[in-house]
Amino acid sequence: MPKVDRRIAKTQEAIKKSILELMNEKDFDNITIQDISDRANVNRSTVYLHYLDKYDLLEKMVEEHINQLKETDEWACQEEWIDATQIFFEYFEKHFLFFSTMLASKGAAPSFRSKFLEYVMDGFKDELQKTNGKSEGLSDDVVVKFAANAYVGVLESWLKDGMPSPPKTIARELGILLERIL
Amino acid sequence: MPKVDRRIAKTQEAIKKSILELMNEKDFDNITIQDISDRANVNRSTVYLHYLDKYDLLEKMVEEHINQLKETDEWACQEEWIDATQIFFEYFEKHFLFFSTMLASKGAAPSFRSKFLEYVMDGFKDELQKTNGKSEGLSDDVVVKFAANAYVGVLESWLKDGMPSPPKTIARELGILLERIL
DNA sequence: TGTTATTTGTTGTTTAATTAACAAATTCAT
DNA sequence: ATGAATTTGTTAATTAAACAACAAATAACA
Repeated sequence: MPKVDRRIAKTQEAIKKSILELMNEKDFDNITIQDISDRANVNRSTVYLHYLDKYDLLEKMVEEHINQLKETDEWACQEEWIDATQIFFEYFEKHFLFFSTMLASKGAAPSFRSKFLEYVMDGFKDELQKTNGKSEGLSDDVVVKFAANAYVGVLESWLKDGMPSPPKTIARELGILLERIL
Repeated sequence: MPKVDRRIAKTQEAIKKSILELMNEKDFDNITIQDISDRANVNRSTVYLHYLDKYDLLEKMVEEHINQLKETDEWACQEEWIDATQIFFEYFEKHFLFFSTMLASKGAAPSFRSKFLEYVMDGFKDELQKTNGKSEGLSDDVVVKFAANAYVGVLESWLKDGMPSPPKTIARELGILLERIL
């Protein structure tokens, strides 16, 4: 991957941070491109250089994270549940502003929750198929839905509460529980 | 004043913040331009676009603040001592990283302390001349030195202690004392 | 409703930052 | 002290961001 120009990286980071902060302050509908560029400390036209509009911006942010998470799946699935969960919670911690805004704020887009839940379910499903799981006789579908909803729910409260415990701790607890299910 | 290009402002801010942070972490001699540009997240050559070297960078930072303070003198001297002192302490608070690094850290350059003390003395001297002061029969020079050293000393501890009280509070205390002297 | 004001996209030009590359000077370690 | 590695300044070419200006679309509101 040809590494991106530093200016592009900085500009896009500033813009992304900007819209997330604004989403915590006002309704998404009322956020203007001007708001975003002001907060990001870039020219308004610069925003258009990278994104079509605020919806495109948010979409691209979501896609990037989902893709990044899927890539992480590739090697994290080698680990035990506890360790793999820790890897992901460190990712959530690193991108706390994004995940807390998207999953655990008033402006939280329900569409992202669905998409994220879908992603988690896909990951669990693959894992079940590989390892054959602990629950013979139970429908994979139910097991996966059970685990994924639990996972997302725990993540949501962890974010809402401002990450009261470090990723390692919450991941151990969640990992132990997942191990009993999957 | 033709307002500066936003890119220049951002770059210079990042570079200034960078060197101040580094001064709190290592000896000034051991700070490289590479260190500065890395921390500032700009290309190394960009630093040279704005400054000759790290000494020039620091010099310009100092000059800017001294000039800014002198400009503030122009209108702050209209105020009572308490209010004027508050204005300046709000400035110190706003630029805490700079002043705490330069006056109240291990890397604190003694050369800045002298320069700053000089600036404070000049301001007090002017004020004394205008108002004729409260201490007839005493040498202006001694009165000014007395007050300026007290002022700088109080500022230093306020910075060293991480601004334990808000500008308004410390300014009131210091202002009352200055009023008895000047 | 009409009419102001704001926001939106887009454009052309100018300016700054990035990048990679280089020789020269320093610093480091043996 | 010597060779290796780092840091320093500088350069030329390329790319991105800023800026200003614009008409068109929306929103605000009287």
